[in-house]
Amino acid sequence: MVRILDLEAAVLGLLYEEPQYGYQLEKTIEGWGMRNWTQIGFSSIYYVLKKLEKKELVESKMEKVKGKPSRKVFTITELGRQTMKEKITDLLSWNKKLISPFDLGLAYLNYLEPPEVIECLENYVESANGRIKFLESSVKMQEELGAPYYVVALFSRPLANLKTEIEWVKEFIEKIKEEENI
Amino acid sequence: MVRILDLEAAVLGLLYEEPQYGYQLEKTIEGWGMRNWTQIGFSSIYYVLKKLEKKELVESKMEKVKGKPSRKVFTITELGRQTMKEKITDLLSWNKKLISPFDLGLAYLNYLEPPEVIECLENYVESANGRIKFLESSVKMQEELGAPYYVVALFSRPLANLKTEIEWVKEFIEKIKEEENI
DNA sequence: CTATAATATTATATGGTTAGAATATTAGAC
DNA sequence: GTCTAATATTCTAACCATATAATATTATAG
Repeated sequence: MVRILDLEAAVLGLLYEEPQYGYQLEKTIEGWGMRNWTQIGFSSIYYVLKKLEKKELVESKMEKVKGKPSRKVFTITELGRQTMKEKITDLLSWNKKLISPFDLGLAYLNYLEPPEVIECLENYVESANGRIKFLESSVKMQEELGAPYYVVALFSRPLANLKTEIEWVKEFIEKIKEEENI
Repeated sequence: MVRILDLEAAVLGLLYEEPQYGYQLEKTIEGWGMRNWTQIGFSSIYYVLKKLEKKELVESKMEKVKGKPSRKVFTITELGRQTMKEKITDLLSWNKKLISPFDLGLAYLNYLEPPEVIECLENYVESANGRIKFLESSVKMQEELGAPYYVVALFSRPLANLKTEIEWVKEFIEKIKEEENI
């Protein structure tokens, strides 16, 4: 379960476009494929909304639509918009060091036998190749649909990174074989 | 503050080599430069040790060394070793999708004006170049010290990835300028 | 001989996050 | 009419992680 790093920013960003209520956010996240990057569940959505409201980044009011249970609609405030812009500026301006689960595995790889390591890494390459196929078709699809460049970017960036990643792992496998005379 | 994803695996891995007590682990983490990837504090170390013991992945016994306050030494169990090997196997075998803070920024970049975005991204490139310098000198240093290949890997992998990252961002800046006629 | 720095652990409080149950309204099938 | 599914929120308990304070031992500088 890989977590998004800033749930508040993620939810506030969704409210930047239009007011939404909790249940709707859940559906937006689900439908928009955001579940792909975060496991945020509905209880967390309501929890985050409460925090955002306390900070006055959003406001809520009850709304009644015929034929539906009444619901609490959250609207981003001016302070919320300003805060969100600052957050985006920060997120886009700094390269923050990140360690991945794979890095953790690498750090302790010497506790496995070299042939075991190679087997793992070959599985890794295979699994990464699967994701590459997915990303490539996503980029193509988005481009054909005429999606804006920043939407295409959501797929093209991980694609570029993953390709480098695979090349590195392949070279690393060769290095191990060399070092261990396999 | 970017977190390591599996504190238990990180600590269990340290105990794989030799039994250690809490305070010693703190020093190991500090000295080994692990603080570079995780902010784990000493209170968390004891917390994690307690959890590991409950799961019977480690055992503890008090030890008295002359001239020192007595301490609780944790030793990895056979179950612990097996579990750690399985964890490493898992970590090295799958490409897990990860979203970085930068991805979150990209997802919401359209709420900033294009010139603002470009300014951010130029800062990003600069900040990433700084890290590249550090990683390059780390790789060189480790190689000169005759460090094993899997230690060098801890620096050479992020280095390769970061170079791709920078290239992608530079191209992305050009794309924005083109699209927005800046 | 006493103050303090280093060594070492434990306890308590707090905050972040999630799981799961409880509650309530309405639409639509039968 | 009544059962079920979909819509919608709230509450409680639990868990994960960290900060901070409290406690205790020993070395050593003055």
